[in-house]
Amino acid sequence: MASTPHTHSPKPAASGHAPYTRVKDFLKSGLASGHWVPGDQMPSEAELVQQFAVSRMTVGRALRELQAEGLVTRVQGVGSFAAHLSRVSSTLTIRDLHDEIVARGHQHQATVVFAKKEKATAELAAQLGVPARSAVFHSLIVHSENGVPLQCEDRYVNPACAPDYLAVDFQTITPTQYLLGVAPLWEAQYSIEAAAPTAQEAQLLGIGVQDPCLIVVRRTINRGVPITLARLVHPGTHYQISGAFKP
Amino acid sequence: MASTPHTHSPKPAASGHAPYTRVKDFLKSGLASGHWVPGDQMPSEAELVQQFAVSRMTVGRALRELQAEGLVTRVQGVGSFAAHLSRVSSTLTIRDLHDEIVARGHQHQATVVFAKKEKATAELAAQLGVPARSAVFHSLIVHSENGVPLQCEDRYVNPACAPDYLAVDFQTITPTQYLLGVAPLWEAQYSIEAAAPTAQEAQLLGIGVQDPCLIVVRRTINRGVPITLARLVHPGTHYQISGAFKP
DNA sequence: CAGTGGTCTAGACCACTGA
DNA sequence: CAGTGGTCTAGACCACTGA
Repeated sequence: MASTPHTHSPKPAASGHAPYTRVKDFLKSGLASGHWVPGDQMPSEAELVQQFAVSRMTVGRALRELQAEGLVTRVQGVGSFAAHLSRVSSTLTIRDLHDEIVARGHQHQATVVFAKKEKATAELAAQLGVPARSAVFHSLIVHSENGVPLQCEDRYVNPACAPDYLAVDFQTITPTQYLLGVAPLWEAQYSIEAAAPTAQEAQLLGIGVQDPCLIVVRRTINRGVPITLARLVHPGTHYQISGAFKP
Repeated sequence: MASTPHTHSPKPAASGHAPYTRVKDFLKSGLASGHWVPGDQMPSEAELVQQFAVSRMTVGRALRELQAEGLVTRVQGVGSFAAHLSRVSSTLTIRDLHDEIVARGHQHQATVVFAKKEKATAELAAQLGVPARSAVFHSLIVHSENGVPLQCEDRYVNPACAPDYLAVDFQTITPTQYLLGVAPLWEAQYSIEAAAPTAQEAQLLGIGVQDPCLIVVRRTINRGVPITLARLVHPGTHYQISGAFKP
C-alpha cells in the first residue's frame, strides 16, 4: 500500500478550519495583538510554508486575502508588510429603496412629478458623456413608505443607455431596478452630505426648508459609459445609512 | 529536447493579462452585457477549464474573486450563479481626520473641551460592554482645518482597552490614532444621518442650531471587545463623504 | 545573485446536492 | 450516482528587488 495517496487525511485541521484560514488567522491575530505594527515585515511565504507545513499556494491564498482586506501590503521582490491602517475601507450596502421598504413589511409608493426629455446643460452633458445641448431624460420621483415621503429622486439618464426610459411605469418598477435591467453591471461615484432641501424638495417631502436632509449624489457608469446621475434627498429625521466594516 | 519544460511560454496571454484575469473578464463581461441575468447558472469550473484550457485552480480563483466582489453566488454541490444585485456593496474610505486635513496641505488643530472620567449610564455601559454605573472615559474635542471647525468629536472610551486615555495629548495625536495604537485591528458599526446639532455643538462649531449637520455614529470593536463609541458631527456645508463602488 | 512575491499546472481527496 | 464546488499539494517559470 506504499503508493496509496492517503485514504485517511493527515490533517484534521483544528476546529474545522481549512489550512489557509489557519495561516490567515495566525497572521491576523499577530496584527491584532500588535506583534506586527504597520510597516513591519511579515513572514515570507517560504517561512510560512515551513512553519505550517503547507504548500506555497496555501500560504499565498492566505496572504492574498489579507491583502484584499487591506491588512497587508505586498511588494513583489521585496516582501509582505503590515499595512498602515489610517485608511480603513468599509462596506456600505446600498439597497434599492423599494426592496428596503418592502423588507420592512411596509408599502412603497412612487409619485412621478415629471419624466421628460430635456436639453442638457454643458456640465450635465459632460457628466453623462453626451454632446452639449443634446437631449437627456430627466425624472423627478417622490418615494413614500406607508404614505410618508422618504426620498426625492432627481435623476438624469443617458438616452443612449436606456432609450425607453420615459415609457417605463415608475409606479411598478423603480428607476434603479429598471436601469439595472438595461445595464446590469455598475460602477459608481457618490458623495454624501447634509444640507437643506430646495424649496421644491421641501414641498414634495412635506418638510420645512430648513430641515436637515441627507443628500446622496451618485453617478453611475457601465463599462465606461455614464448611465445616470441622481440626486437623492432624504429627510434626516426619516433616513439613516448604516453599515459595518472590518479593516 | 522532448522533456524540456517550455523555455518559451506557450501563453503570451492577451495584453499582459494573467489567465485568471482572462477568465474573470470573460465572466464579468457576460454579466455586464446581460448574457447571464441574476439567478442564471454560470458555466461550471469544469466547463471553463475546457474552454480556456487552464487548470481548475485558475478558474477557481477567477470565480472565487467574483464571489468576493458579490457578482457571483456559489453553492457547493449545485453550481455558480449570477448574483442578484439589489444589494450593492460599496467601499467607503474612512480616513483619520488629521491625515485628511494634512493631505490637503492644511493645518489641523484640536481643541479639547473636556476629557474626563464619568459614570456610565445603563445604555452606554451596554454599548461599551462594561458594568452599569462603572467609570468610562468621555472626551469632547473640536477639530478645525485652518481655523474653521470641521468636526465635533464626542467620544466614550472603554477604560479597560485604553487605561491611559485621559493622559494623552490630543493636540498631538487624535483619539483615533491613539486608539489604533492600543488596539490595532478594528471592526465597526456605524450610521450616517443628517440632523441639526445640539445647542452645544452649534456653539462649538460656530454654526446655527438649525444648520444641517452630517452625523456619523460609530461603535468600534477589537477582537470582540467594544473599545469606543463616537458621535462625529460635521457642518453639512463643510463636509462630504465620498467614495466609489464597483458592484 | 539570492530572496521575494505572482502565477500556473495536473493531479488529488473531500463534502455536498439532487436525480 | 454523477456533477458540483472547496481545498490542497509539489512542483514549476517568471518578474522584480536590492545587495
